[in-house]
Amino acid sequence: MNDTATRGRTTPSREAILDAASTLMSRHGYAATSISRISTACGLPASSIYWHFGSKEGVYLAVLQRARQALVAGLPGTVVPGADVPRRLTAFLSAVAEVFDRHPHDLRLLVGISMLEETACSAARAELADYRLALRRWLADSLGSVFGVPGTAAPAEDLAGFLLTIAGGASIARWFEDPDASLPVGDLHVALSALARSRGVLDDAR
Amino acid sequence: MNDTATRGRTTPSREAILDAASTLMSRHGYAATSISRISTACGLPASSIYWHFGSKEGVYLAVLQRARQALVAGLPGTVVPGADVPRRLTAFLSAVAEVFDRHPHDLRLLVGISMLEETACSAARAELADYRLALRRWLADSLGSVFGVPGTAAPAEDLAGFLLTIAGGASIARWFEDPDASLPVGDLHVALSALARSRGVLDDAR
DNA sequence: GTCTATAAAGTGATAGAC
DNA sequence: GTCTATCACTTTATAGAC
Repeated sequence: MNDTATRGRTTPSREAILDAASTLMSRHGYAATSISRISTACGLPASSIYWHFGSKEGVYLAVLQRARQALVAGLPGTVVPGADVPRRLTAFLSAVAEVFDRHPHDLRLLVGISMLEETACSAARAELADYRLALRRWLADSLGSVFGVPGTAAPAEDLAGFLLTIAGGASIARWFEDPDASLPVGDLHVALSALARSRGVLDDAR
Repeated sequence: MNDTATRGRTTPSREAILDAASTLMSRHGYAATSISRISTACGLPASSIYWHFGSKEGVYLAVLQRARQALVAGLPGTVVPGADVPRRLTAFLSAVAEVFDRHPHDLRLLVGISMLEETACSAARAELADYRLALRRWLADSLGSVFGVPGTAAPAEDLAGFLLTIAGGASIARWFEDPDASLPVGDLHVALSALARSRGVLDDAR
């Protein structure tokens, strides 16, 4: 992968290649997605793909970057509206569920990274770390707003970690058994309230 | 994949091939694990692998079957010991965490299946369904024992689904950021108690 | 059951005309 | 920027001696 990755940011052909690669890689994984299959899927010859991205890893990196940018751009603000904690929690969880539903294949894309050789593709690994961190920060800040504590406070960070775990698990469940499954927002409301109470950031009153 | 998969059930060479394939496939995925790499890893020629398993898919299927059998054989009974619900829940969750820690790479193996072509490898897909179902049944029956309801009751099934989601998510978190992470048993105790209460199978008393 | 040798196809990547 | 043509290599899988 060379610096050709920085050429021609948003040309139509570049986007067409990324669309095809994105679909194939999220469906079959990185290793099983060959350049020739991307080529036939988008109708452009292999050499065009190499001209745009320099290597197969370059294609992958660009796919990941585009996915992260789309996710981050679609995140609502971290100031959650609502009169009291239960209402704010409900509003927040429905926002999370919406983001979750809007990015159905992202985890499959990310999983591909961790299957790569340890030695290779450190740029893709950095991209993965950025992706996960951006989500975690948004969750923690929003949860802080819900419970009226700083987003950097331990309870907010803890609950964000718990919620991120659930989101990952729900993503797994979605692609293993039910493609249309969303987040269990009702149960999450109950569980997060209880966890907040156990950490002293929510009164015992319902 | 032909019927050679049924030959010589537990010969040493067969096990050596499965050991190597299991390691490589859980680390790099199905597509990135070639027969030649398995061959060099276990010291046997490619033709021996084909003699034992008939095809690459045959190797994969055998790896999955062995993993499921090992998991199922290691599950404790579904009658959970303990004087009251909180104690039984604690005992159950530590049993779950132990199983979780003992099978660190199973999810990575299973993820490989869902990356295969839709048309191919229906046997592996059936194996995946069996694997997940066995876990879910054990969880539901054990949770029924914890809360004193039948394992087929809706609350037990619901909580089992929730717990399976968390286990999947924790598995993701483990391989994405912290290889040594286990299940958050403390938080799970709080969360599952609250969910049980919301379903009326646990008194409001702590 | 294991070995060597090899066939047939697919892979990542590049050269050079246009 | 896209095209055709191609190289060097790896892939799955098989044939046949031992």
